Amino acid sequence: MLTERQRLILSAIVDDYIRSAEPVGSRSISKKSGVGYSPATIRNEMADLEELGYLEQPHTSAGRIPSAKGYRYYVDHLLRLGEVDEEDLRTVREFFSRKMTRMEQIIQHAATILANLTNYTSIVLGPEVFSNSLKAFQLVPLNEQMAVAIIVTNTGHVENRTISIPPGFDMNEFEKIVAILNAKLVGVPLHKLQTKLYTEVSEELNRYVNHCEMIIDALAQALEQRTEHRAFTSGTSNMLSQPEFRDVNKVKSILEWLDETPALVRSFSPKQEGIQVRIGSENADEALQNCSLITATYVVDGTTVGTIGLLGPMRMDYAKAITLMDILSKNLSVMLARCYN
Amino acid sequence: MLTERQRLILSAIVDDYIRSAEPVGSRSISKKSGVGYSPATIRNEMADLEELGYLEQPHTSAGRIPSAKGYRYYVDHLLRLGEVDEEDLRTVREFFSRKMTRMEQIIQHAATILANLTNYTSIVLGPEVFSNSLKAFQLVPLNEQMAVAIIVTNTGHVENRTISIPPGFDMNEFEKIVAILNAKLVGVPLHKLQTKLYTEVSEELNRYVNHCEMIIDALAQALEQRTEHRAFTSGTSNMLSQPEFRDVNKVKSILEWLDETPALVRSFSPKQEGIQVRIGSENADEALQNCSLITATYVVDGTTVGTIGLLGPMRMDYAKAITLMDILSKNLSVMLARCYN
DNA sequence: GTTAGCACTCGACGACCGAGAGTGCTAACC
DNA sequence: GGTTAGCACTCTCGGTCGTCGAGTGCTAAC
Repeated sequence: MLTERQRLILSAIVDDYIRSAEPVGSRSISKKSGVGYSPATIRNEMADLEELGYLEQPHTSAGRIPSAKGYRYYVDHLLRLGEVDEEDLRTVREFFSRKMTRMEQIIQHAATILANLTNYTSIVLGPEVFSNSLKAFQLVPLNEQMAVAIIVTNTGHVENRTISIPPGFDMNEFEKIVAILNAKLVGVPLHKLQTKLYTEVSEELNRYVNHCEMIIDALAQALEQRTEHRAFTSGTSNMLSQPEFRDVNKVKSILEWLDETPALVRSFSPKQEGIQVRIGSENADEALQNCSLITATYVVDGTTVGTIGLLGPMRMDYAKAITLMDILSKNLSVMLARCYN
Repeated sequence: MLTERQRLILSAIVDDYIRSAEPVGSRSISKKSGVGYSPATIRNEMADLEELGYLEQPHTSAGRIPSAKGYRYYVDHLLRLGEVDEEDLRTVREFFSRKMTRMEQIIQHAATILANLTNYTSIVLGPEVFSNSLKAFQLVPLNEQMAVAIIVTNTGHVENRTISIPPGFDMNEFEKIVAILNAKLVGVPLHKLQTKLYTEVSEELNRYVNHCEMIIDALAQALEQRTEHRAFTSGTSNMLSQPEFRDVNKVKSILEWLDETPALVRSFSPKQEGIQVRIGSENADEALQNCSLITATYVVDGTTVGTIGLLGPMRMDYAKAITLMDILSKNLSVMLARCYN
C-alpha cells in the first residue's frame, strides 16, 4: 500500500512523463505547485517507489520513468477523468450531429476522429455480424451463371455473396426460393443458418423447386466463409510522432501488427463490455510490449457488435484517451440505435 | 540519345543500386561480367551521364546513383520484363485457384499478395461503382422508422443505405415502390439515378403510392452520398524496411499520405488503362517525391472498375513489380469476369 | 579511344573530452 | 524521526579531431 505522499509523487511523475517523454528528476517534481518537499525527500521516495516496482531508471543519474506497474497503478487509482477539452467536445458533437447512412462509414469516421483528437492510432473491428439474426434474404441473378445472395441482419447490416447457378436452372424459381427461405429463416441467428438450411429448409424447398440442391449447397458454402473480421485503422502515422518510436525498428513490428487483421482480432477478442486498458506486457502480443491498448465496445440492438481500440505508447495520455473513448463509444451506440433499431 | 555503352552502364548502375541501395562506383561496374571496360572508362561515361542528368552524386568521392530521369530512361528503354520467380508464380496461381465469393475480398487478397511478394506497399482503390448501372433494387424495412435500401449493380456489387421512413407510411406500399423502381430504373447508370428518380419515377410513383415524396427524397439523399472511394492498403510496414526510409521523418509523410483516402484517390484518379509508372517528382503529391508508384487497372464487364497500386522507393525493382502487377491485374480481370459476368 | 597511376575529397567511425543533469549518501537541522 | 543541504559520483550527450577507405578527376602513357 502506498502512502499518500508516494501516490502524490507517482502521480506527478507519470503526469510529467506523459507530457515530456523524458525521465523525470527529483528537482522538477519538487518545484511543482502542490508538492511541498525538497528534491532530497523526493529522491528518497523515488528510491522506495523504484524498489516497489512502480518506477524505473533508464540509467544511473537519469531521472525516473514509470514502469508498466506504475502506469497500472496510475490508471487504477490516480487517474482523474472527466475533463475534456472544449474544442474536442465540439468536434465530437459536430460529428454526431452529421447525417450518415452507412453503418461502416459512421464507425470508421468515429475512429478517424478519435485518432485525430488523441494523436494515437485507432483501430475498429467489426461490425461483428455473426451473432446477428436474419432480417431478410434476397437473390439477384446477374446472368445465366451467377447470382448475388443478399442477407440483411437485424442490425441493418447487409452482407452479400456471389453464388453460381447450376446450368439448366429455371430463373423463375428464384422467387419461390426467396419466399421459402424468408418464411423459414427470418429471425434465425446467422451462425445457425447453415445447419437450418439443410435440416429445415432443404426438404420444403425440394418439394416446390427442382434442382435446388445445388443452390442450397452454394448458399451453404457461401455462408461457410463467415465474414472474416474487418479491421480498419486510422492514424497509423501518429505512431511515428511518438518520441519513443523515433527508431524505425521499434515501430516496425507495431505496424506489422496493425497490418495483420488476424493479429488484431486475436488481441481484441476477449470482448468484455466497456472500456478496458491493457498496458505494455499485459498485451499478449510481442509487438505491443511497449504500447498500451485501450478498447471499448459499442452496442446495437442489445448485442455488442464491435470494438473500437486506441493504440499508443505506454506513456499515453490515459485520462484524455479514456474519457474520449467513453464519450465516443456511448454516442456511437446511441447513434447506431437511432439508425438501426 | 545515349550510346550503346552508356545504356549498358546506366543499366548496370540502376540494377546495382536497386539491389544494394548504395552509390555505385566505377570499379564495381567494371568488374561485372559483360562489361569489358576499365574503371577509368566507366568513370568518363559516368561523368557524361551525370552531365546529361541521368545520374547523381550524393557527394564528391561517392559513387553515382540514378536520378529520377535515370530511372525513367531505365523503365522506358532498358527494362527487361518477363522473368518471374517460379515460387512467386506458384503463389499467384494458388491464389487464383482459390474460391472466393466476395469481390472486395478477392481484390484485397490480391493486394496483400502483391505486397508480400514485392516487399513494397500495395494500395487498392475501388471497386468504383459509380459508373455501373443498376441491376436490381430492393427495400428492406428494419422497423417502423428505418429501412435499408439495397442496390445491386451490373458488376455484382452491392451497395446499401439506411433511410428513414416517414411516419404513418404504409409498409405494404414497399412492394409497389420496389416494383416500380425496378421497372423504371434497371439499366440506368448509378450517377443518373438521382435525376431519374425525380424526372421519371416520381410522377409514376405518386400515382400509385401515397406519401411517397418523402421516400423519394430519402432515396435521393442517400444516393447523394456517392460512396466515397474505399482504399485498402497492405504492407505498410514494408516501407520501413527500405534503407532510404530508415529515418522516421522520411516515412512519416508517406504513411500520412497512405492514411488519407482522399489523397490516394487524387493521386490515382487519372485512370489510364493498363500499367503506369510514376517516378519521384512525377507524382504530384509532395509526400511521394522520393517514391515510385506503379498503378494498374482491372476491368469487369468492359468498364474499368478499380485501380491497384504499388508504392515503393524510387529504387524499386521495376522489372519484378511491373511483371507481377501485369500478371495480377490480368488474372484479376479474368477472375472477376468469371464471377460477375 | 582506352587505361594505369596518383593526388585529392569527403563521409563514416571511433576516441576523447567537457558540460550538464541527476543521483545516493552523509551529516546537519527542526 | 522526518526533512533538507551539500557534495562526490555516474552517466549521457554533443562536439572535436584524426584515421581509414572508397571513389573520383585528371594527366600521361599506351
